[in-house]
Amino acid sequence: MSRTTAKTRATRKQRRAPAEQAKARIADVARAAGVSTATVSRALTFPDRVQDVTRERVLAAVRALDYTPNTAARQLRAGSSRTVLVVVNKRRNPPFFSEVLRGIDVVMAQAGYAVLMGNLDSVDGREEYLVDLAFGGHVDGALILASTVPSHNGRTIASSGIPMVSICAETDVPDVPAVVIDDEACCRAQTRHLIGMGHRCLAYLAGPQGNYNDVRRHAGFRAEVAAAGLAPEDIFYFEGNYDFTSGVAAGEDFLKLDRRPTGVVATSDEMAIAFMKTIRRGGVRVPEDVSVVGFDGIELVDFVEPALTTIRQPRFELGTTGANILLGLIRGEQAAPRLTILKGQLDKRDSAGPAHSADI
Amino acid sequence: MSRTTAKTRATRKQRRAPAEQAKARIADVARAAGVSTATVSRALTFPDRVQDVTRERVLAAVRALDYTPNTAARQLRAGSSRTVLVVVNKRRNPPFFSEVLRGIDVVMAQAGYAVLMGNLDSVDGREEYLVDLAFGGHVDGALILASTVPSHNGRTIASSGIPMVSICAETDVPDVPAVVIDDEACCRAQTRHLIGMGHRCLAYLAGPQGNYNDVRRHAGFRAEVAAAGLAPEDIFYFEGNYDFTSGVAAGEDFLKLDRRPTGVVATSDEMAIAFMKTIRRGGVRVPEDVSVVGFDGIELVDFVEPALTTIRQPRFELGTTGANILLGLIRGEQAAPRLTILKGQLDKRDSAGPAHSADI
DNA sequence: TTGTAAGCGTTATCAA
DNA sequence: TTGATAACGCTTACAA
Repeated sequence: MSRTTAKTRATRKQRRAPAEQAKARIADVARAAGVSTATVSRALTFPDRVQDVTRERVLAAVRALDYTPNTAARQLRAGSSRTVLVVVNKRRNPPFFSEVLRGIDVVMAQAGYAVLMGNLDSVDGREEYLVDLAFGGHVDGALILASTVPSHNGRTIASSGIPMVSICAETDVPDVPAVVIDDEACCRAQTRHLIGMGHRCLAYLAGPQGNYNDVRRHAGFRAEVAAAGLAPEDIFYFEGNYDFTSGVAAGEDFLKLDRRPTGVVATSDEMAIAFMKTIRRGGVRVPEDVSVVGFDGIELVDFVEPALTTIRQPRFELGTTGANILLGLIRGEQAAPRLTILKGQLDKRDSAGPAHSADI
Repeated sequence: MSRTTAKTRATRKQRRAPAEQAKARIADVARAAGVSTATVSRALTFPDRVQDVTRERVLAAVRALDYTPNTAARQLRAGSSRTVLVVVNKRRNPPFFSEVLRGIDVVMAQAGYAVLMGNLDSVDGREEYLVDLAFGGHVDGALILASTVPSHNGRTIASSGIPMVSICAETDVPDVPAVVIDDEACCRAQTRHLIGMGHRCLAYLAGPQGNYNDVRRHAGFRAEVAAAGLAPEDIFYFEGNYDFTSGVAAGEDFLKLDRRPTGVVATSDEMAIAFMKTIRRGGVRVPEDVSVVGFDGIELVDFVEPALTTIRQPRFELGTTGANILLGLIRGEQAAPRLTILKGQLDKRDSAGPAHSADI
């Protein structure tokens, strides 16, 4: 063994610049502490499975040699990477997702896990790469902040066998535990808020076609509209995709209408904000002429004009909850609930007010 | 060798659920293709160092067995993780940093690198963890989006020897290549814009005390003020830290003033937006009574009231530039420039207008 | 409680 | 061009 080590050292010295000193390995620490490598390993991983004196000696040697265990070797041997992958669908809505990510990060940091960012749409072939990470054992689990699980040639992150949890949406793969909010109820609350203030002619500002959240929110909108007995010809629908530009487009369409709705249910704050800005520029007053309700509860809603009435999502908790469920699955502790539903809340500000009969 | 393999298989079967099939290893592929493991490895890593027929056979076996190389083993042997660490100081200003991160992600994805997120302030002990990642060989390089390099007990990411590049600021560690914008010139442009429109009484809405960018911006502000010969008693200073709440606080302080500046130079868009909202609520008109210029150029500036005149930072390019420099360092291709300076640009909107002599 | 030694799954060296 | 084999640095049975 000592022969092997000597050889290794020699090899290294050839490769490195002379001034640079080789990184300490576990064998160096063992030698310095006068114990075996097994004991060093134990002293670091299970401090109480080793005698106090021994542990002290080992730790002293670790400090003296500035030793840090090699992650790759540890992973290879232990079969776990202590890393999770976070898959994000689009870099849209950063103000919304950043807070979900922070929740994930806090929980994972506390558990000693690293967080790998996986953007689905950054570059061609990235999806295959993400799948390979899962199959290559590079990550112990994945959090999906999207409704599609990365896949390539029939292989998906799911089929690699690592645990997964989706956040904010259910995925296209069955049996993946999901943490979501009560989209339908939230959208009903938005709609009811407007109807309750006398609005009888409403518009729905939609998310992307077929999007998980949009489907549910739209259902909530229609249910509430039906419950209030509003006339179908008094209901408008604007396409959108949650971002600013689609809010502008919807606003421009709105301005072209002969008969305009007096209440608008938007499915994101960004769209609501851009919509308001656009119609106000067109001479429409908010909320006097038109009331607008947003969705998400990003920080910004307080600072636009007028401050936006919106649905506040528990963004941080979405992240922490999903992360904790994933950790449970990784540790094999528990069967995760297939669906965890957190509650959003209507936050009343200044963008929605009573309907005036003269408005239409 | 075949004996070893058989043994391994047996061990595995004991650990796994019966239905689950063991993951294919390189030896399985080699056997299936009738070649050695070395050839499989070569066929995958250096396709042209292997005969066409052989390669085809290997790739067929890879597909048939659904083989993905184990990352940890590869890293351990090859001594490289193809992973970089991105260190973020605070989860503040997500609208700004998200676009920088996207730039990083695109470049790293293209180069086949994974991106590990390292939040400095998520949890106690996270800094030590990040340092260990560097020392443990878990990352091949680091991008620092902060002005402090993570350190613990005198060890820093820098002292681990991995290449580093900082973005948006220079770090406290010397000789780390930095990609920044011309903060001083940008702030001079903000200030000049106001002075050019007749404003003689100005306020500076600051970033955190001692912050790299704030120091430079403040220098730019003072230089321009001095060049215009403005009276010191006509210059105001509001503390801030780039986020919404400090903009609100500054706005409240502003409203208490007997004599008010007519032009405000803000060092972030968030502060500018919150400041505007606050003083408008206090009856001040923007830009008629007070002109405000922001800094960053986040998407939002178009949708607040009034649309914010601001400095547009090349956020995406900050990310891509830094990432490319880091890749160069990792590959040992080039000596990186110590400082790469990108240019910000004044974007005129509606929040800054001519001074009216009656205003003061 | 501690030590011995066998892998973990690759890649790289060297020889054929 | 290909194959045999020795590392890479660590953890963990198993033995002492």
